[in-house]
Amino acid sequence: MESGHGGEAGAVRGLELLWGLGERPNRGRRPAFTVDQIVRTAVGLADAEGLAAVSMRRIAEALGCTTMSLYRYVPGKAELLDLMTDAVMGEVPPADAAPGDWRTRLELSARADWALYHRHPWILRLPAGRPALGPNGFAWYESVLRVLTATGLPPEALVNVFDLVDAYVRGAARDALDAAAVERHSGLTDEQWWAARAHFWDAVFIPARYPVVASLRAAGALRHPRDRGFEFGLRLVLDSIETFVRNQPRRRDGTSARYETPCPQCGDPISHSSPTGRPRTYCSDACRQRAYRARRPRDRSEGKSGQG
Amino acid sequence: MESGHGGEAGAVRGLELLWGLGERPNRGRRPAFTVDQIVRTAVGLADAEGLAAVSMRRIAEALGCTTMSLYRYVPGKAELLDLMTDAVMGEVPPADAAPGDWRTRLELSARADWALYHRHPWILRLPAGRPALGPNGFAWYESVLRVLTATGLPPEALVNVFDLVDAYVRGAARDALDAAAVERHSGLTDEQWWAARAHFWDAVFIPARYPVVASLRAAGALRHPRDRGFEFGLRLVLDSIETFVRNQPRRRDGTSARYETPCPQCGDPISHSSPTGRPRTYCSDACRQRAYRARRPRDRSEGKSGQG
DNA sequence: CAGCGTATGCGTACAGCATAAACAATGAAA
DNA sequence: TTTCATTGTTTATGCTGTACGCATACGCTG
Repeated sequence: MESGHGGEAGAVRGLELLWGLGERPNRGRRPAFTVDQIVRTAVGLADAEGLAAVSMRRIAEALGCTTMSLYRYVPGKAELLDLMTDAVMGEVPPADAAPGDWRTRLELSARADWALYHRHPWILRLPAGRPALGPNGFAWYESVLRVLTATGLPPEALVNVFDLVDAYVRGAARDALDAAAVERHSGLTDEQWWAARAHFWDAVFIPARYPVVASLRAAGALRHPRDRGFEFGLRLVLDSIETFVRNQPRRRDGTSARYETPCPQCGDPISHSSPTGRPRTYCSDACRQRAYRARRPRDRSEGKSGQG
Repeated sequence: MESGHGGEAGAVRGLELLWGLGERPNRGRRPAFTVDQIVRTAVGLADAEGLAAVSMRRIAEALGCTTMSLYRYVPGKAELLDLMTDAVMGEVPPADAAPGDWRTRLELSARADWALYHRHPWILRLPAGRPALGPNGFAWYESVLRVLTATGLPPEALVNVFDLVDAYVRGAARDALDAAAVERHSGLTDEQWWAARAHFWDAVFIPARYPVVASLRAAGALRHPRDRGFEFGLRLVLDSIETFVRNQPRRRDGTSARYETPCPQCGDPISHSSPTGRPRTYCSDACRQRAYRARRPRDRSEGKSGQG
């Protein structure tokens, strides 16, 4: 049941599915569906009726096949959940595609996550410890981290900042969504829910015993919309990060931390491409050509042709 | 399955159980267990083997009775989960029992929550939207809010601050615990896990495509202990709250917001008791006696005698 | 003490879940 | 056409929560 790879056997197969590395066999019966169809069906089911409604039977029923057919496409339910997660992660645009400074972009990214969790509340019900990161999840991770490199923070602080924002957004979204789910489930608004239990609360809820809660409730502060609370917290979190970045001591040499991979030819760091461009393999055209000339004479097929 | 009251029928019964309001019938067969025994057994099971191991059959087995016997004590599993949650909430000491200013106390409270979630990781797997707050959960809620009243913030901001801290701690704890769970489940450390998939990552993980993640991984920043990350985030969150409180404009009359219930006799607000004392019902002894005298002459049994 | 009423304890039963294993159907390659 | 890998289906196992009916124990009233 635990997501993130069941056991160890299906793990590699799960990763292959995530990254679309499984080569199609050209022998045998033609598959009636694609993995993508199954994943999309499951996502639709989860969106519409919640994670509890996502069972192999229901998915098969929606697709018009038997339950066990699905196991020809997916090792198990855990892997399917991983695929679902990565599929919806593709909906959120890269954080570094937006213009502006790092704070603006980070804020936009957090809001995009918040919106994603609202579109697909079931994501937050899945364990996310060491996620079976697929291409979409990985691209998201990279893009947010890339935005944060503009802060000039050293590696560990950078990761900490990421974790802080991520933890807050996930936590706040979970609280808000659970509240909304209960509301939808019971068919009662928050106010109605409290009212229906009023006779009970009157018995236990002695105002003198819970003075602060009582007065907050009287002031109407306990039923303010959740969105405002999120915006409040987000602003404070970003404020604290900005302050932290400002107070960060400059490095001795006056430069800030670099987050580039060394050029495979000369070893110099490769500068980031612009948001619109695509990442480079070498630091310069000179190095690219040098590498090309250095590999050409051998003429091995091992080289798999140069970077499209 | 959804926690927080199944449907509407068992809801009141569930609340009665939470608050211990069910009167025992003195007729009929004596119950072999108490609700508390069942709850404690379930908590032990959840702590030891995770939430998935908590089934009515397993609980009954551990108690030495049949499955269906449990349903004589508890309406269903959802209510049992609520009881479990409130039971462990009793472990965390009241936030306002500690000495120090509001920041010190809030920090202590957050750390206590963090520790609680580590002792009982299954709490974070349960929906917590509009929780079926029991006495312990309510006392916790009240105590934290009471600590926050020292900030002098108005009601809505106060609740927002609470939600911010709560969301962050829950989110961070969930991330850390999920990671630990996966580690325990697979029996591999984070490093081993990555190493086992190295041959796969080499195929998809082109450093030039994910330069930031690659360099962070090379710098070892992705496998730092989670506790440090929590401390980092907590400090920043508290910093931001402190700044927010400092920048809060003073009220016109120079006073800060009050969070007291009005005295039922004279209407004046009742001042908070000290952390060691217990909450008061009236604002002063004079009012208490006045209320007593005003009720005495009628001599109605309605009065249920004065507040023990 | 007898007997009644009530509350508890238990066995059975059912619908739903994930999935293992064996078998039938399909369709490209030999 | 034969071969055989691949997909689809059928059947079965062991879980889960819980509705129902009946046996059992126990306090209260006679």
